[in-house]
Amino acid sequence: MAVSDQTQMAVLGGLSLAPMTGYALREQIRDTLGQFWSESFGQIYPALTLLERDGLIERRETLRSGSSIFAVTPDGVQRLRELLAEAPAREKPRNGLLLRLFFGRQLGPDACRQLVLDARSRAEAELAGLSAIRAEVEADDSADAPYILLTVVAGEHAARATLAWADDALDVLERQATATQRSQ
Amino acid sequence: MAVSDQTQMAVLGGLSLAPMTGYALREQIRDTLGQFWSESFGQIYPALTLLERDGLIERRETLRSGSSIFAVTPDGVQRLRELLAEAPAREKPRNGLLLRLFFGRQLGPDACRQLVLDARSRAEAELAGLSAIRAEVEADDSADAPYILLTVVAGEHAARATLAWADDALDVLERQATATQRSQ
DNA sequence: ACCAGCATGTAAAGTGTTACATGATTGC
DNA sequence: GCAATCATGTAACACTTTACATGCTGGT
Repeated sequence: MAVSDQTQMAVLGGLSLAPMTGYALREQIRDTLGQFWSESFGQIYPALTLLERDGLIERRETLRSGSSIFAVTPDGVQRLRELLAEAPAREKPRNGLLLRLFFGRQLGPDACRQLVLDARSRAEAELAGLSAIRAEVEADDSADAPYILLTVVAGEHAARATLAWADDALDVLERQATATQRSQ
Repeated sequence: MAVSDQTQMAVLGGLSLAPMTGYALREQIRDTLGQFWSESFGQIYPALTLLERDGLIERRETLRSGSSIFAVTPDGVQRLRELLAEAPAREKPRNGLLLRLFFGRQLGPDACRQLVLDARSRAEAELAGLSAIRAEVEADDSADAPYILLTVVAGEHAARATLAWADDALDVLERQATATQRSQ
């Protein structure tokens, strides 16, 4: 089957917030965890099968035939806590933007400038989206809300850092462009 | 063989800065690109074989038997430019720290606090390391240096954002801990 | 009757890491 | 001679994504 611990953690964690169908879980992961986590479609269903077989989640019938709601069992909560307590695996980064800028000499200043501008726009949109989510989370007085707030704030800091970097980067590229012109 | 475009880009790019052995290339990628890129051992050699077969790099003999220096050919430079011009694939994030904090209620405030403190330490060490690298890059007047500087500055902004976030997060956790105590 | 969206699942292909195997060279 | 490091490569495994296949339900 081969379902990683990381996927099990995300699935158990998602279901620990509220029982739901696999389909809904997938949307939850995409929409709510999307800023810092991804789980592909083809991972979620095998993970649900495996977790159910091990008694960590249970399937509850719905009115609608062919669909079921999954809920975490007490054993599942125990397992989730064990998984969360493991040290986070240090992630291997793959930032396509920075790789391109690193070899930017081959790409040229104009294309680099465009890459930075695109990244800046994305960060701006992200920041706007996050402030809306922040308001929601701050209004929510559930026990999970303070922890969720931590991740929202992390996203905001990261997005603001990207904006500040983009402005610095555009300055560097500007100077680079004029220096190259002058030396020609 | 199955060597992705991304790996080809990193390998061609690395060799475009200076011709070197596969072994040296691996160290370059780990030490220089390590902040934002990773390439495993078992990817680099197959990539070199493939790129040589396609005439994008060439193998030059060294004094030492059994080792060779790889250099990018004109075709290889062309290919590198094509690869760099492709839009960066949007990366699928997997931030184990934020995932754990999101489900932090199951983990408890103390363990969360420790996770944040660890992240803060790592960011501090990173920032110190980057300021040394920054000095090196600023002293270097090669044509690649201004572009490399962009990536160093990106690392600095990201590290400072992590520090600022960690301080915010510790505040939130503090308030959370006292609120929990009071309600018991 | 039909379409859009909900829901579940599998198979194949692609991607990436780890562990292993091998040998050369340099300094002690 | 021996250990550390440089150097190259492969094979097995682990992980992920993508595309496909299937059926239900509610609204028009």
